[in-house]
Amino acid sequence: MYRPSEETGGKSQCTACPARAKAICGVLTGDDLATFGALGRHRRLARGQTLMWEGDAADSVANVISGVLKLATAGVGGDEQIVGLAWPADFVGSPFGAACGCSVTALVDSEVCLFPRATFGPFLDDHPEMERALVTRAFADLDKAREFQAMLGRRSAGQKVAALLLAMADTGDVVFLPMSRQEMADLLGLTIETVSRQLGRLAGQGLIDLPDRRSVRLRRRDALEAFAVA
Amino acid sequence: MYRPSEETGGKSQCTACPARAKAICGVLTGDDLATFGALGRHRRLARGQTLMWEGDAADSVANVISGVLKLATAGVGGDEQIVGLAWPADFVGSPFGAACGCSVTALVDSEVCLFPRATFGPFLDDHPEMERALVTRAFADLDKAREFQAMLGRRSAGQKVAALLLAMADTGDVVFLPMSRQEMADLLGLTIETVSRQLGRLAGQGLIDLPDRRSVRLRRRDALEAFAVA
DNA sequence: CGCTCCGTTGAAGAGAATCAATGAGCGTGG
DNA sequence: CCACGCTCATTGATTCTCTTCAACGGAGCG
Repeated sequence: MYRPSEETGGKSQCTACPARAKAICGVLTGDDLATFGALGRHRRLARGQTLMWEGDAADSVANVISGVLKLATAGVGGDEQIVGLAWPADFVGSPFGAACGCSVTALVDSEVCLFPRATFGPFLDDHPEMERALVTRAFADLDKAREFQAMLGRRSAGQKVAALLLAMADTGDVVFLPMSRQEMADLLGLTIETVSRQLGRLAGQGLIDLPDRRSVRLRRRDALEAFAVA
Repeated sequence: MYRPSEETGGKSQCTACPARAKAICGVLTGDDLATFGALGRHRRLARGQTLMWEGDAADSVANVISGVLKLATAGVGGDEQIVGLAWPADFVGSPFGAACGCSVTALVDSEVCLFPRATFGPFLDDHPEMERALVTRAFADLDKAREFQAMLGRRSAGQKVAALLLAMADTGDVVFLPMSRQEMADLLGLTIETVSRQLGRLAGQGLIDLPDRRSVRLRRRDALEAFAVA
């Protein structure tokens, strides 16, 4: 399904997909992979574009290929609560059962592989190894969600901000932020002003640099980790 | 596996299990059900007893038959963060993948059906309908966890307490609380004093009664719901 | 009766939200 | 090229909620 250069036609390029190794389709090979790829549709999402809407009939599922998506629910006052992020190789949507409980929106320009439930389910019927991969991933996601929830409970604003930075940091020192301050606030349950102040405070203490609005440089990662948990 | 009267021996009593209709084993019938039941062990848990420990090798999974369990992680300062509850027919533990990220402890006297991974996985291999049920439940649980997370973000202490009461209320008016004030606080990310004060405030406004420490009577459920979301 | 555990209540303080203003980056258009 | 408007982020002053620290009360139990 991966088509980096072309939106249309041709044979499946799943074998070249950079997300495949860690995605649920990573368990497929050869013909199975080709068959599966043919069921899906590669789709590019511009930043801010929504893939699924909260409350809509959940008629499709997707694998994230590149970019970052947010899972969010809207409160009564128009306020948004972000309940999770989806990174490359992550699976979004529910293949069976009830409607999607949250909307899925691209935080940055992203690519996904979109599958209709109508063909995804039957494919699983014939490919138990992939259903197994899906079970494993679902439980891993559940664990991650709970870990995040634990991070949010009874921690100071500064600790939440620090933990979020660390959660988005891979091995490198410079973290690109896939979200605005407002979205960081919506994710952490804080206000935009508090997020800004805490970032400023961390920078003032020399733990981080803020080269521009969309990136953070971790100057003292160990100290940041200590601050996040203590 | 259900043995309400006897701890030991005899033939499986799964057919009489009150949780079966909604549990993942509900998709099994006849011989399959008997085979599955023979894999598991019925276990009673006294209030406070822990079924699985955080960080331990996740060598087993369980279905809840009766009672309520808490899923919790311990912070650095010995403080506990409860990240979820497991009610009858709920599934706890992860069948594959990494170790359990949180400990599972009985809030009240409970019964579970415990299955070793070593036999649970192979059984799933032969029973795709049950694996399907497991997938469906895992995604439903994920949705519930995110819904709860949304409830915790950017809501006042009063709203959190009200929402928790409503979440534990079934159709009846009187809600039995399966947890102490401390545990309510650990679940909501508040302090025990704040929980107590908010309950008192709700009672003072005539929305609830507090007949004793372990129960709440919903006097004006509609008003309570309005208060919880607004 | 005295003990402990749990819950409630009170007073003080800290932390985050709120309200309000300023500043930086960016695209548009003059 | 620079002025303008717009969005997003930062900063300040104030308010308010929740926490913290502390004392008290009631239920269960030896």
